[in-house]
Amino acid sequence: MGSDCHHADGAHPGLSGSGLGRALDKAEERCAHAQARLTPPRKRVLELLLQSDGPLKAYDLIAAFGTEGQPAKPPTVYRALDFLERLGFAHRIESLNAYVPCRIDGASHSAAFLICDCCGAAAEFEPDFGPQLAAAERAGYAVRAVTLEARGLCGACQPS
Amino acid sequence: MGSDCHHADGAHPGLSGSGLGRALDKAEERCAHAQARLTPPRKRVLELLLQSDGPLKAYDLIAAFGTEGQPAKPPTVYRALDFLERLGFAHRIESLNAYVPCRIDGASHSAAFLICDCCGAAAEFEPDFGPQLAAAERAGYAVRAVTLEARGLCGACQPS
DNA sequence: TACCTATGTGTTATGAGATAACATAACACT
DNA sequence: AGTGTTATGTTATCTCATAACACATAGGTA
Repeated sequence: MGSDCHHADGAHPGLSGSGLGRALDKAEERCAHAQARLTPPRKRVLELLLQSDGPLKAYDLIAAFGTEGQPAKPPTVYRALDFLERLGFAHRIESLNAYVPCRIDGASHSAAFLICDCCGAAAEFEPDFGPQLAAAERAGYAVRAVTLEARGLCGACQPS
Repeated sequence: MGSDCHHADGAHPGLSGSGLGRALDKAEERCAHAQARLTPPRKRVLELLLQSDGPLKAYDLIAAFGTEGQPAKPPTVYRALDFLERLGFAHRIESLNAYVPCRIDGASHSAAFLICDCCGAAAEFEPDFGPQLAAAERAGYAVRAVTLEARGLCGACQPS
């Protein structure tokens, strides 16, 4: 994980064991409904994201991909990430060049994050884009997806 | 400019002549107040951003930097961009890896954009981050800066 | 003035992040 | 089986960004 500081990072602990299994099963199911295939490389990348305590870089995924230490080739992972984003299973955090599994039910292409500049945690929260969507409508834009990234310090990393 | 489509891009036309001069003078003034120096490379990068009709990539700036065609070295431009962002004269659009001059008075580190996936226009709008800041507070985060990027189609690029 | 320290610049080299292009394989429908 | 579509494997390369170090300039202080 990307911990640059001494503080704890309790934002989104990684899954393991049966929690992980359940999450993957749920993804399989959602894929079936969407006529999409959760193929082995896609499932592997999703598994790595779900296991992680924090955002993962693409090259972290590439390095961790093989179960016996062999890395993946970059396109393998980037294509899996494209798929997972398309289906709403993962999000890219632009300001970090990193990826997280989606924590909010009901897959959408919009997402909002609170990112701690100290410990690197990225907490996804339920986006309420009301005012921004209203502004977009006024400007005549047809919005397809919105991402919001708030940088700052999480509770554990604040000086006080 | 990054126009990938046949549609017009009227979002933020570039400055030239006296409009450009006024904008640069205003930046000088704001720098003086902030005990910061608008040195030649910084001013040149700001000028290029202001002249452009749309977002510019770092390497576009590098290529256009010299007045007789000689490119700049990458660190020259990246350092100028850091400075301009720090002072609120420019924003980085993460989902485009590109930069725009700030269009909203009262420099802040927060910004919101409507980005057209067809013509590449990026319209900055006044951010109203009320609900998101409330959510952050509830979660115990101390927010320093927020960026929002809404992807979609601008008025001119919509099929209808 | 002469010095010192902050800050800014020039330069080389390299690291990180992402994709193009093409060949091959697996599925799914007739 | 035959055919179109979707996914994967592989090589090479492209784009984006920064580290590290030497040098220069601005502004304060004795």
